Amino acid sequence: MTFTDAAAEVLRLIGRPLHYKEITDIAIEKNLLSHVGKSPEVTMGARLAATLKKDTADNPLVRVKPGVFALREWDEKTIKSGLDGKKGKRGGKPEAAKARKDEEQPTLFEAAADDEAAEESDSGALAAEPETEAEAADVEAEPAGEAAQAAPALDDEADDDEALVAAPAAPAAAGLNGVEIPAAREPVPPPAPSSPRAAGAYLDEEDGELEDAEPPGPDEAMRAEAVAGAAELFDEEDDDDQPILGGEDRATPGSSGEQGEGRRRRRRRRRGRGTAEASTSSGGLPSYVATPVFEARRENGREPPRSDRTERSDRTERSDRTERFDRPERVERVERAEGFGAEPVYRGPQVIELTGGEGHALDDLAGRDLADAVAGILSTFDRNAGAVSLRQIAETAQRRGRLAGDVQLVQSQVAAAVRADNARRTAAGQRPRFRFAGGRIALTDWLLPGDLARLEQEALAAVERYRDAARRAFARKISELPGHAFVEICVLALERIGLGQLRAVRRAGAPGGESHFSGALRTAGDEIKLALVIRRDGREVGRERVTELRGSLHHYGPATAGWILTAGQMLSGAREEAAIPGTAPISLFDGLAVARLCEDNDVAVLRARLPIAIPDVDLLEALRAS
DNA sequence: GAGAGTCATACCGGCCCTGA
DNA sequence: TCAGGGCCGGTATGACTCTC
Repeated sequence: MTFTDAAAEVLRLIGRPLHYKEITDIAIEKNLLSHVGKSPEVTMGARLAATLKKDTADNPLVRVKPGVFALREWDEKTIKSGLDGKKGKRGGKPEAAKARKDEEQPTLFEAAADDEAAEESDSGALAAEPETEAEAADVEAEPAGEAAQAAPALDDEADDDEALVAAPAAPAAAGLNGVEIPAAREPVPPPAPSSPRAAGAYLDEEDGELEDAEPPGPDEAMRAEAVAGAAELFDEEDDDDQPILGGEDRATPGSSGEQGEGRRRRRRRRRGRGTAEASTSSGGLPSYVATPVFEARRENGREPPRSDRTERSDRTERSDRTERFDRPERVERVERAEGFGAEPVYRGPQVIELTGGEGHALDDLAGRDLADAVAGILSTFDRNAGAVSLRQIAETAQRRGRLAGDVQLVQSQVAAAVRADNARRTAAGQRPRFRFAGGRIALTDWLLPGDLARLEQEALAAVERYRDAARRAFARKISELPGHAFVEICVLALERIGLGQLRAVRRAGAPGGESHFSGALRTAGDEIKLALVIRRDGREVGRERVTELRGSLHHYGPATAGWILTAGQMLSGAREEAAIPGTAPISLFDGLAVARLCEDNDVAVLRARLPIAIPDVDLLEALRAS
């Protein structure tokens, strides 16, 4: 079905004027579009605008407001009632720019979710099951009921308004960080017991599904929308006496997230995305779940720190990283693929600054970072002068103000770190970086012919490009999977990283196209309860989806942190929201992050190796000296 | 050639920062 | 305190490409 036809069909189903983005959402949800491109909303808007411009007699659509379309056949009363209904509900936002927000309204999420759930159930996917038997009836509801089902704005944008209603105006849980999963280990206030009213609302919500089984008339459909709005998930939260988790101080009166004004003040995006908080707070969880997923790495020139990542993924990740930074003497890394997911470009030999982070002293470093720093120092020496003594290394660091402690002690630390680094790289099938010669250290690069080192560098750069391209291709493939298959892939990868106790969570009122799970991430001596939202439809995730999950963690066990996975993209708003400190941690996996997660855990990927024989310069040097 | 889909871009309004 | 400027998201539209 074409965009225009689909729009007309959606409007017939809904029975009221809709913004073209809502039309798009529903058309996608109902699988009306024969072709869904990269930005179906834009295309829908473009096509509808073009159709209207022609203004032919067979054009079934008319524009009633900027971006809002209705059926030509509708009378003025129908259109007006459809528009008025929203105004009354939302308190009247500015029209043009906020048209979309105006159109968004909480609707019968559960109805649409039921369709999806039933679908997933049929396909055998590990997904949420329909909540009640009545849901089956929902699917077979009459057109009016179908309209009510289709009504939900199923995307994250619709969530925007949910969050407006929902964001509790209460202090956030102290000590929690928007991106720092380990923060979830902080004492977290237990879920507040819902007020009787809230409990009632919840019951009503479920009961409502039974009511939905009855084919409503047009008036009922309108009422159903209102009821849906009232019984919407977040309204329950509103009724809660206390914030469950992640209460946002933004919601305090006067703040930008203020509610009750009837419209939301747009939050200004900070210049330079990826705040320090975001980048430094991935803490005890895999770095790829840090939010923004790849942003932090790009912003900071290195990956966020991690502590207890699983050994397997750590090894793989580390391998990447060593390849990235282990050649400090090289001038400049080949420009990597631009755009999202691009790796940091290494410039120049200042490895200490890179690896040492914020001006760490040499003796503050340990392990790989110390080895990186040593490699950086060595790279500044003349290779023709031969190996460098440990004392020279320590003194160089001291001259540069990079040494705080005892020189003697640093020498032993350096020796240990360098030996460990060699062992690490050897175990990883890589060429050792250092060689010892009579208590002195040299870079193995120094013994390689210049062209060989250069070729190796080029090969590494090519491998990096290949890895990037493969990952993007993998991400594309993942995005093409049917929803249930995407869920399976995600679940498999999550299990591989130690996520256990996975249970499908039935969320009445949750947006369609999603699967919800609770789980427990086992880390060293600890267990983090997680709420998982997997978008089966591969759509982008917006700010309010993050807010919604943060506000509903108590539905998941309760969970202390949330993860959102999609084959699509994470909008900047979602990243910002997830990065807000002092709130329950929500981690975001976009398509590339999911691909990386799978990669790191050998899910749906094959490992390829390119064996290359290189001279064992250490042995050859020893033989030569004998 | 017409219709449809996609992309790029200009325009506009809102928000926030900064300086007077 | 307020106006100006910059940034950003949303929207509309033209241009290009592809298919029939």
